[in-house]
Amino acid sequence: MEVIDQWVAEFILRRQHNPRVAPTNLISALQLGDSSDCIKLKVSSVLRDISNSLIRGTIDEGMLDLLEILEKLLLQQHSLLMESHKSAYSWTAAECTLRFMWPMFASDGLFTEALERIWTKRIGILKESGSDLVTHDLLKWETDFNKALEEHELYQRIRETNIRYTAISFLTQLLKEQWALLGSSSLESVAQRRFLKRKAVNVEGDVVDNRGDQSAVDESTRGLESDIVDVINEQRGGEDRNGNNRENANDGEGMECPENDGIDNGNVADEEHTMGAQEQEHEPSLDKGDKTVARELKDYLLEIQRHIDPSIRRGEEPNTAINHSVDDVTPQPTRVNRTGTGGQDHNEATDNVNEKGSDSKGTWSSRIRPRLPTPVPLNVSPLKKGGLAKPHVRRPKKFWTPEEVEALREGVKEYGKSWKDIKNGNPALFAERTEVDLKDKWRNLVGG
DNA sequence: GTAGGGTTATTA
DNA sequence: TAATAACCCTAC
Repeated sequence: MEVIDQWVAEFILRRQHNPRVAPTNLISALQLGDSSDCIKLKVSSVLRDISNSLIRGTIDEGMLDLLEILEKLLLQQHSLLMESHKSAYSWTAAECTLRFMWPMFASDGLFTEALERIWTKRIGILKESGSDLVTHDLLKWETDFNKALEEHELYQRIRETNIRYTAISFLTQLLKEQWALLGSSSLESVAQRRFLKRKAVNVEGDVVDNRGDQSAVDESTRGLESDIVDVINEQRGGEDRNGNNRENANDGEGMECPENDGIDNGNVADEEHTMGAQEQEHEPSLDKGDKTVARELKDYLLEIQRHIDPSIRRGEEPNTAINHSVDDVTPQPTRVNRTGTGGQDHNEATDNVNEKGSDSKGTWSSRIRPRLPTPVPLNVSPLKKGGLAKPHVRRPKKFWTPEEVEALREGVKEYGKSWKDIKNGNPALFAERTEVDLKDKWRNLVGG
C-alpha cells in the first residue's frame, strides 16, 4: 500500500484547490519517510502551501518559512536553487518588511521591530548556514532598509514601492517552474497512458475517432510499449520516475502546472466521455485485477480525505460510481474535494442533479464524477460549547496570545472588519477562534 | 457574516 | 463593586 499512499497523496496535493485542507495535514497523516519519492511529496506539499497562500493573497513571514523549507528539501534532492526561488525570497522578505512601513515615520517602532525580526534574526541565521537564498539582491534590500532607518526620504521611497506585485510574480514563477520539474503525478501519468493506449487500440482496430488529435495517437502508439514497461516498473516500486517525467515534458503533458489543471486532463476526461458508452458495451478493457485495484484506490482515497477533513461522512457508498465502471483512475479527486468539503446540508438527490448539470442524458456520468458522500451537517460549530453539544456550557476561556493580537491587527489593516477573511487569512493561528471571537477581541482592543 | 447587547469569570 | 476579557445570544 505504500506506493498507493504516495500516489494518492501526490495526486491530491497537486490537484486540490481548497485551502481549507492543509497539505501538511495530509503529509503528517501518511507519515512519510525520507526517500526520494517522499521528498518529492514534501516538495509538493510546500508548493501547495505556497499556492494556497497566494490564492488567499497572503504574503507573510509564513511564506518565508515555506521558501526556506523548500530550499532544504531541494538540497536533500541535490537540486540547484532556481533564480526564481532566490528572487521570490528576496522580494517576499522585502514585502514582509514593507508591511510594517505603513506609519509615516520609521521611528514608529514597528519598522525597527520588523528589521530586527526578519533581517537580523531570520536572515542572520540564513547567512550563518551559508544558504543560497542569501543573494546580492537580498543583501541590497538589507542595506536599503537599514539606510531607511536614518534617511526619511529613502524610507518614503521604499514605502511607496509596489514590492508585493514583484514578489507575487516571482512566487508564481517559482511555482510554475517547480511544478514543471516535478512533472505529471504518477496517477495522471498512468491515466494518460491508459487513455492513449485505448485510443491507439481503437485506431488500429479501424474504430477511428477523427475527433481526437491524430498526432497524439501516433505519439502514444510509438511510446506504448515503453509506457507499459514504465507503468509496470512504477507499480513494482515507484522507482525511477524521472524518465517518465522527461517524456511527459516532451509531449507537453508533463509541463502541466496544477494551477492550470482541468485543461489538459480535462481534455482527456472529455475524450473519455465520448468513449464511455462504447467502452462499456464493447470494450471491457480492464481485467478483474485492474478493477480491484481501481476500487481499492478510490476507497483508500476517500479514507484519506476523511482523515484530513472529518466533515466527509464515513459509511456512504463511495463505490457506487465505481461499480458501474471501474476503469477510471483519471484525475477526479479534485472534484471529490471541492464538493465533498462544502459542508452543505443537502440531500443526495440534489447532489446527483447537480453532478449531471444541465445535460439530461448525464454526460457527467457518475463514472467520471464519482458520487460523493454528503457531509454530515454539524449542529454546532466545534468551537462552540467547548466542543460539547450540550447547551449552556461555555467554552473554556482562552486568553489571546500576543501573536494572535498582532495577527488580528494586521488582518484588520489588510481586510478591514471582515472577520471571516481575517480568520481565513491565518487559519492556523486562528484555528481555535471564531469570527465572533475576532470581532469581540477587536472590540476589546479599540475599547468599544 | 456581522454588530451589538448580555453573561460569566477574574482581578484589583 | 467596578473594570476587564472572553464568550454567548440574537437580530439583521
